[in-house]
Amino acid sequence: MSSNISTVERITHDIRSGIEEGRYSSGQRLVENDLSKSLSVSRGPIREAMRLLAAEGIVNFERNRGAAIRKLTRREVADIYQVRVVNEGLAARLAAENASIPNNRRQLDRMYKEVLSLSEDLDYQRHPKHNQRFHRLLVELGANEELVDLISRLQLPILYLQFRSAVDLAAIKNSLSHHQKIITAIMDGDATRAEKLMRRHVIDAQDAILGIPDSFFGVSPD
Amino acid sequence: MSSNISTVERITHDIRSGIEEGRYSSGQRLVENDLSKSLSVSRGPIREAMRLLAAEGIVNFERNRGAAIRKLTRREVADIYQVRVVNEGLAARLAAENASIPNNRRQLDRMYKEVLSLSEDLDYQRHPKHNQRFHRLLVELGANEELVDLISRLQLPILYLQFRSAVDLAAIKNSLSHHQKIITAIMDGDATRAEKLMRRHVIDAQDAILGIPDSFFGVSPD
DNA sequence: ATGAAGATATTGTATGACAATCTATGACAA
DNA sequence: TTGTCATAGATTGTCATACAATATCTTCAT
Repeated sequence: MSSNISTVERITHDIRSGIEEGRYSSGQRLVENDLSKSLSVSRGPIREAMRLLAAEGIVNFERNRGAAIRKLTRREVADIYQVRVVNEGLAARLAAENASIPNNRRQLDRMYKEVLSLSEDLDYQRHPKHNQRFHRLLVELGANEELVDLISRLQLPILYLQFRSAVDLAAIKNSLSHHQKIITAIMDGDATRAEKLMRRHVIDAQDAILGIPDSFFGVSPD
Repeated sequence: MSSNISTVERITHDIRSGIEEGRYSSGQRLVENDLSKSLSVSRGPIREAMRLLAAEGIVNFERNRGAAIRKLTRREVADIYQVRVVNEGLAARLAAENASIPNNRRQLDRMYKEVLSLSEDLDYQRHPKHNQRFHRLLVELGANEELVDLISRLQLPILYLQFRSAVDLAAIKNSLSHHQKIITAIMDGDATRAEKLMRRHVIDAQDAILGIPDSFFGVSPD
């Protein structure tokens, strides 16, 4: 049987999409035997997949305790956003520097239309995916492979999982208007402005998310 | 037998220190069976360790080809440094913001003396370790766990491995004088200046390393 | 030298095993 | 009732072995 995707990839994919679809909850333990049965694979690849997901910051992997979906503390969220500020800022700068490439323009244009269309018709469901596409597009236009990896580590789907029910429409509207301005700056090739706007955008998101009540956050293991 | 470090940790430690000690060469393949014999462990933990090291950017892990010590292309080096600029910059900024904490001052003081002492007596051997300690200290003073992880991913020991023989004394001298100035700015609590100096320092290092001949770099797999 | 065919090496994954460690349960004492 | 302890059961960490799929090397004919 030669599928062109490995067992480990299947497992990590299942977990990741499971998180997006809400099949896994924040903090939930991932017992090797259970996964082994439900995915019909042996424990070896499962453990490899857990190491991988742990490296991506999606699961916690503790000695003799195995893996669990990561539950972020307030502190961790703050730290992650602090780092995102400079890295997303860099991504926006690089995207602006590459904005004259025809194919990039085309993609920016398409994204711009997506933003407009979503602004017309605000939607809890579609925003997370859009947000992910938006940030992903920019960092890819930056054409720095290292930065792509790094940001995907910071742009955690578990954030959406953990805080899904605490987001309001006003925040979404605000976010979309930022996206619009950022794309404009990038298409103008104004790197400095793009970076500045992006930094502010991330800081804004940070403020919003840190305003969420304690009950949504994990507690640090003392 | 209950050692308090796991087999996977033993393996990753062995590889990492092996790289620093030159026991592994850039590009070298890591055959599971060989490691299994030489370390007296089974293949399971070895594969887990390889996943871990791959996530850290230390080895390449390709489907059906296994793991090999990563050999950086010129492009990858450039990308890594581009990302380091903003992240090390942030680290320096945060370190400066925390500079008034007594324990931090003490550590900065000690590092300052280390820099002075090494400047007296330039040394190819000791510089890489010092450099690592210097950057590590700063990012730790920043007290952002996420940033610590991320920078340790960028501050690759494989860089030293790959380019060891191409570094000259002038570069070391230059680097040390930067370190000195950066520490001063941090101890002054001047976050903006610390960040700016650090950025310049990283860019300098980038220029130095990108000036190295092609033969030291890996080639991209086309 | 070149390319195809076969031989060998290596990876990817499965099964089954067992000791070490963690966790839940229920009994017992305060 | 609440806290603590022992114990049984669940789970992880690692081993050994096996074998098909894939990659790499060798050999031989052209």
